[in-house]
Amino acid sequence: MKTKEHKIPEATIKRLSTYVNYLGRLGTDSNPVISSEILGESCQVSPAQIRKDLSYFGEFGVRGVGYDTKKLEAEIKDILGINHNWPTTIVGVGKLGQALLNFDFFRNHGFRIITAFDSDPNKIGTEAANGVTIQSISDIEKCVREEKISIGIITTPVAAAQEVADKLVSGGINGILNFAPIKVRVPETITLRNVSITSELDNLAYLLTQKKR
Amino acid sequence: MKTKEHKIPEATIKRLSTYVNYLGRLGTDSNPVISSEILGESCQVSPAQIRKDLSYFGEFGVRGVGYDTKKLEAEIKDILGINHNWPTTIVGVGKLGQALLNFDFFRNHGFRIITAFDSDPNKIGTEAANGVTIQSISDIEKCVREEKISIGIITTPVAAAQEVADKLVSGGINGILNFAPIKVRVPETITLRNVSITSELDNLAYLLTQKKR
DNA sequence: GCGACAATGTGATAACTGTCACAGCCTAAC
DNA sequence: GTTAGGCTGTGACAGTTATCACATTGTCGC
Ligand SMILES: NC(=O)c1ccc[n+]([C@@H]2O[C@H](COP(=O)([O-])OP(=O)(O)OC[C@H]3O[C@@H](n4cnc5c(N)ncnc54)[C@H](O)[C@@H]3O)[C@@H](O)[C@H]2O)c1
Ligand SMILES: NC(=O)c1ccc[n+]([C@@H]2O[C@H](COP(=O)([O-])OP(=O)(O)OC[C@H]3O[C@@H](n4cnc5c(N)ncnc54)[C@H](O)[C@@H]3O)[C@@H](O)[C@H]2O)c1
Repeated sequence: MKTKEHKIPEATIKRLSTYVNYLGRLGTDSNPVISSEILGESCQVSPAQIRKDLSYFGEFGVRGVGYDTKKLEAEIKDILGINHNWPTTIVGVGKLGQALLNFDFFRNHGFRIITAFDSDPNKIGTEAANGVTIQSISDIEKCVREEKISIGIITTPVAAAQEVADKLVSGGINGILNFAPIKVRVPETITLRNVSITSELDNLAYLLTQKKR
Repeated sequence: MKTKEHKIPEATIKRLSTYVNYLGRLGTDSNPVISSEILGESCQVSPAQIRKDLSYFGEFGVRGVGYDTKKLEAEIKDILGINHNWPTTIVGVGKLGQALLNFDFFRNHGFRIITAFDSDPNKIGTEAANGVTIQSISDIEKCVREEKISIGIITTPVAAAQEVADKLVSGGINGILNFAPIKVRVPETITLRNVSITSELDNLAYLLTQKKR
């Protein structure tokens, strides 16, 4: 894979995710080749944008023809780094944590949730999903280190989020996906993304309010 | 509220959501006034960015002093339109839908989930949460119209998402928040936001991959 | 009342991101 | 082999968003 030096827009990465998602759902038999125009229609992105996004990483198409569907899917997975299984853990097996644990999509998509942690004694030792047993939060540092877990997903209440993040970090985690609505603080070396479902709703409310005025 | 004509960056709206969220969690007694510097530290945004964001909508601070915490919170809620309760419905009461239904935060935050719909006969008629009874999907159009529901949250499987969106639209919905990983199609007049949890994880994987290379 | 101070509000500027048009390249048909 | 047609890849341009510096304006102590 040719990775050019330029910094890649975050929006490009988000769109690549959309593309690969759509390509994966496409019957490769009936659509062995796809053009940026057709792909763009499904993903609601302009054809030029798609070509530009891909051009950051190399040349994957054939001029006059289009892209080999299966090959393009593989290439994007390679770019995103979801062509292997990231060892992942979920911390806080509440409503949201349960939903994520049971979300099959992840498994077919480059992530392998291999452990789950909670502080509730009633939950510890029970099976959360797919053969994953909930472990005590006090074992998390050791476990992250020993199982070489790369990604930690935080779905604890706000009050516990920072503390959990600290434990993940000291266990040697590489990246954190945080669903608690605060910006947790981690060292520079850790990759962190905060997911704010609330802000999506707020944004919707804003747009609706604008429309009314 | 003074709303200037300029188009507001989407990123600004997202940050406003962060600000208001943080302000709401702040003890107003101990912090009657807050500066852009302090707020910025908590929200991990530069002070200048905060002032710029707010300046799109008016002047809310006092020079030499800062912002009245409580007042600023109210002003931002007003800007975002989360100072009243949007009648909201959830379609698809599975794992994720359940999590959202039980998420107290929404209720204290401008949204009132008043109905829930599913197609599963075993679920219809049971209580999902907080006194919300699951209704049959076949009643959705009538109900949206009669209850004047503004916002529809889609948490059905991919296969049903477009169909559900169509029903919401024909019932007269104003806005849709879609959690299914496809871009549903709606008329121009409907405000739509797609939430992609998957793409957040993909983004994390990408960043981690970059770090390794 | 006045001066020192502190933090906002904003125009100018820099950085980033998306759009467009077309050159370049491949395929296929004859 | 040659030509017509079609779709990619990309440089130039336009539009958008963030950063910066500082003028502005309010507070407080004396
Ligand atoms: N439910 C939603 O729809 C939703 C949406 C957006 C964001 N969130 C956020 O996600 C987080 C979880 O939400 P939820 O609805 O699943 O909450 P929940 O209360 O159902 O689950 C929280 C879980 O975390 C566990 N926990 C608490 N402290 C812990 C600790 N120190 N270590 C390990 N585990 C701990 C609890 O035992 C519980 O099982 C919250 O921060 C919430 O704000 C939730
Ligand atoms: N679970 C997660 O963590 C997660 C994360 C990101 C996105 N998503 C997306 O959210 C959606 C829901 O995920 P989930 O895990 O809750 O799935 P789920 O299977 O647990 O729930 C889906 C629910 O939708 C109902 N349903 C199906 N067809 C319907 C229809 N036509 N009308 C009304 N209801 C219908 C089902 O009866 C079920 O109750 C999926 O599209 C999924 O891709 C889920």
